[in-house]
Amino acid sequence: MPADPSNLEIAAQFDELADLYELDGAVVHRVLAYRTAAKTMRDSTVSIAGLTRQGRVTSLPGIGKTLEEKLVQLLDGGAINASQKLRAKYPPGLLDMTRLPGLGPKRARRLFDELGIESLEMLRAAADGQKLRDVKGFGPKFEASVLPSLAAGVGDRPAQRVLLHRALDVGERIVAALRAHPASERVELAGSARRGVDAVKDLDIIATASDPGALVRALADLDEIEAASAPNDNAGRGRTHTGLPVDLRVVSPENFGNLLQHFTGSAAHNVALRETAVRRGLHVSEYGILDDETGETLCCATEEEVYERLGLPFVEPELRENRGELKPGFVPPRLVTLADIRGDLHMHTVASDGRNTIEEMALAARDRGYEYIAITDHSATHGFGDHVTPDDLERQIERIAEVNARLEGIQILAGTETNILPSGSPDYEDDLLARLDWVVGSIHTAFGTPREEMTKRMVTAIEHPWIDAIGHPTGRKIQRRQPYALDIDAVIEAAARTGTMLEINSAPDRRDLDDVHARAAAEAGVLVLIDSDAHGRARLEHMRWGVTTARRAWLTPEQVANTRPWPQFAALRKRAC
DNA sequence: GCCGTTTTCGGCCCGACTGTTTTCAGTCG
Repeated sequence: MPADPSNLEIAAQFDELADLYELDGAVVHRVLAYRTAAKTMRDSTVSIAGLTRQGRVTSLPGIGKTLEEKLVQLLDGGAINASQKLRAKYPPGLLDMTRLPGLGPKRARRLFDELGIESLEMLRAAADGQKLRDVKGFGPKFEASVLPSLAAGVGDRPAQRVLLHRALDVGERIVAALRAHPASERVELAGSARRGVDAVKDLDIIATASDPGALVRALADLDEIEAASAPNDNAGRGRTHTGLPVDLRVVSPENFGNLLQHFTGSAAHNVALRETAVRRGLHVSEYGILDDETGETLCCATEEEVYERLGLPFVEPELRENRGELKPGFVPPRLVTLADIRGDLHMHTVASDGRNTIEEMALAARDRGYEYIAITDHSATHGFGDHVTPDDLERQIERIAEVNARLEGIQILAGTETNILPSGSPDYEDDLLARLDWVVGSIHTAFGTPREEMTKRMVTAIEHPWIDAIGHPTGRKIQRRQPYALDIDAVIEAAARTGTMLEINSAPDRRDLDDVHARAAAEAGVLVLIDSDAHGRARLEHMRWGVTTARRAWLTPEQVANTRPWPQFAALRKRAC
């Protein structure tokens, strides 16, 4: 019997079904119900297939009887009946067409019905032959705009997003430059970058200014901006040299809070926020809060005021994903910050594939204010010429002890990042591991292992007495590599049962565990660890991205192990328990 | 299709922009 589909695979099925229903002309709220449900499934930390089999899937918000039936069809028969019917009715090329700018499901459907256009290629031919203008609602302007879109490949693939650290690198420089402008009063980054998501598609900047027009024009002159336009005195739009769009909105000070809140999003948070407001007779937009009773619109100079006026506790930007932050009874958690971090327990030196020595890493860590670090070079079977044999590790332990004795103000722990072999065992003998202060176990090979086997492999490693923590537990690379097939519930359960810590790896293209899984782990009682996995001293600063993920996971300092001084931390390792 | 501190039925966020239109539907964020 084939393995159950993953949450990601199931969610994709329901997203497709939403698209198909939309093409079929279903009422928008029904389509929206499918999209919302797909997102719930994608974000779920427990197995949707498992919940469905247990008959508990309707306990998830937005999933009722009908969706449950379709889930059962998918699990039992491998497909949803409605999807099969609609796929036969609408060619796959129609869905590609709806991704073109200005061509949504309604208009694509009209072209299909009236001209039989069912692919991007047919659309191109019709635009070339000036056939589109014969259809009601279409004209020469649309025909003219379709050809460049098609030539640019729009519709063929979703737009690539930019990793957060790259987006913020340029975004924070733009904000700093605008703040330095004489006309500026207040400048803040908004949008998904402010929420700290994995990757962004544009940058949103909100400002107040004594001379809005001057500030908007200043955007175009920044070194970071390749091209810019200014539709009016209050809005500028530009593009960085790497093609990242930048939007600048200038607003009057009394409205700053409304606009910042609006443009920080997320869309899901804002929709839920407005729905909550409507129930209280209030209507929220970027211009203010309209009160049904008085007919007055209330402007908010700060974001705090927006939430306060709605009778809600303030929600930190990282939490604004409609994952419970607007539910009654929400108590804002005291989120972990970079300043809470006292040690970094995953880094590499020249002994394996790092660029710096033990001492160089230690001094850089001390400069960052850390109290302790662990040197965790790759292990015996890592390969690529950067493995550390058992003999090498013996010498490395001595070198670490020597530097540790010599350096003041930082404790250096002898550790390893040992490979988890396909069997689930580490690749050093236990007596050698026992001589180390700290052991991270990570998977670096056989990524294609089937889910059940991979889960067993990971759980075996978690149960090993000398493995203190699991590094980058799912192996994902943002936008480049899917996580390996893994039953994350089982991994979290095993970690909680054995007292094994799970890492949030801070490498900006990993951030693994992700926010959803890190939150599930902490809620299950797993101690989460945030590490840089630095391969050079400059990369110690990557800790920031792991902390951002931890904040998106609602984590408090207590839930993050390395916010403690070393003696308290050491006592939390399972070997000490 | 989902859901309930107005509701088990009748709602379900808000506004700007676009291209095509004499008042607006569809798309987008």
